[in-house]
Amino acid sequence: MGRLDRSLINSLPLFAGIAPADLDKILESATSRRIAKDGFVFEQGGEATSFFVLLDGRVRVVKTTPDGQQVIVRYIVPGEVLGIAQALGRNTYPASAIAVVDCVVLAWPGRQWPEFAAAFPSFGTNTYKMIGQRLDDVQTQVVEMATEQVERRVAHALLRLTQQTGKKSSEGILIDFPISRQDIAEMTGTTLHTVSRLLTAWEQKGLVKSARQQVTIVAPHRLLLLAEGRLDKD
Amino acid sequence: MGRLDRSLINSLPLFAGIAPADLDKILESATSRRIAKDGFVFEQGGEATSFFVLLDGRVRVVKTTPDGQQVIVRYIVPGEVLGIAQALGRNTYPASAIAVVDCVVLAWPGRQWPEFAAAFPSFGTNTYKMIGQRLDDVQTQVVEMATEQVERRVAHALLRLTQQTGKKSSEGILIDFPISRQDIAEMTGTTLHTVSRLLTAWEQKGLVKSARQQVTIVAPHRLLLLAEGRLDKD
DNA sequence: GGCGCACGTTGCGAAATCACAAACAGAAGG
DNA sequence: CCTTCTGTTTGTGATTTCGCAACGTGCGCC
Repeated sequence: MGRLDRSLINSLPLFAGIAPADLDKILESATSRRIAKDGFVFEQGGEATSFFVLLDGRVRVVKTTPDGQQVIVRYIVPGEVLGIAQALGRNTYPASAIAVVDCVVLAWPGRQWPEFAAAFPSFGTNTYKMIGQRLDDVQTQVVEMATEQVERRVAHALLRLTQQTGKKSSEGILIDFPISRQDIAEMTGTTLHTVSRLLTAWEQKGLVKSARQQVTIVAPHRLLLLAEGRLDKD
Repeated sequence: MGRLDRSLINSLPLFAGIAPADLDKILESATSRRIAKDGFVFEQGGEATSFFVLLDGRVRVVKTTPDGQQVIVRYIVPGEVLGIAQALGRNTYPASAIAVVDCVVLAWPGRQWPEFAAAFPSFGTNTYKMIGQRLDDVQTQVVEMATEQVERRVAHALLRLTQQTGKKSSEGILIDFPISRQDIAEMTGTTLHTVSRLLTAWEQKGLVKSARQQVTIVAPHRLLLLAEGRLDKD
């Protein structure tokens, strides 16, 4: 791989507890790759040839149903792994990963996974912990979808995004990448129409501020109350 | 642990590729435990002291929301691991596991996980593959909940159950443990009322046959068509 | 600087699903 | 054999959410 910001890499939880010498070896076998906005990191159903770490940018992980409907499974932020299908015994990618903005990823041949995990136990353990966290997240999402109605689901989704990628701005916390009503709908299992209505309603109550491909949470605490269903109506 | 059916254990995919001597060591440090129907294997929020393999019976994994609603995350059948929170870096159980019928489990101290995975790599790998499969399952479930309406979700849930635990009977494929309308509702994010209506409708069309705590799929193929949304209405 | 287009908003009727309520049925236990 | 309890069925009206359609609007390209 080429020259990279080592201090950035060193600080990632994923690489915590790995001896510098080992880390060097790990990085040596990686390829750095640049993905332009809207480009694919990998595609659903494609052979799982590599696994990745996102170094810069934002990636959207999307599952498409046989009849063409799309669901956004999660957003990936720098420092997270993606495409770890191989590590989990699968040989095709179960979803597509799309660059939301220009991105930089590190890529390793998927076949190397077993050697990797054996040679650098911390790396393996760290990754599995991340998977564990992810499994938990997804299960929580199932519970949400099963028990909450749309308004609360959308509120939760926005709050999660602010946690992941929130950036303080003068008006509140900005979700730090372009996101459309359609995207939010695909995260929460609803339609862009319903999302649009919710956002305008919330804007009138001073909870959020939204524009084209952009959402700012103005009153996170009140939005949380709403998400938890403990906010008095209108 | 006491005397156990070794041939059963040997045949589990979880223990595939493990040298007999190693398997002995693994089993030596396990405790066999019997859980009566409706008893807990572990409880949500409790300290994750052990991880388990189900040897006999059926276990329901349930997540309870702060406001008391329950969601059935999955059913566990013999040979599967459960409570692997520790292996994934968590120290409390994220859900409860309840014996649906009388069960037998093997239990290991959760603290042993790291040694285990290191000493018996196949065991670790097998487990992680199972986790991978599970992550995939849950994500598929999210997609279903996001894109399908109740009728198809319930159909899918029943079909999954028949795959996992289906038992041929004279009238079709029987789901091989007691399951109520309420249970099915909690698997699919709907109400027992809606499930009840669906089952009676399907029974009239000759797709299923149901009784108290019991469902038999009479025409799996047609139910699959319905689940896929490719069955003509009425 | 104007035009086209992708994204967003909004109104309205339709459909799915829930919520509440009442009645029923079969199993278990005394 | 009767009683009780749990699980189930079913009706009705209320809500939520969708689907469609029309209409805005700001961004970026030519």
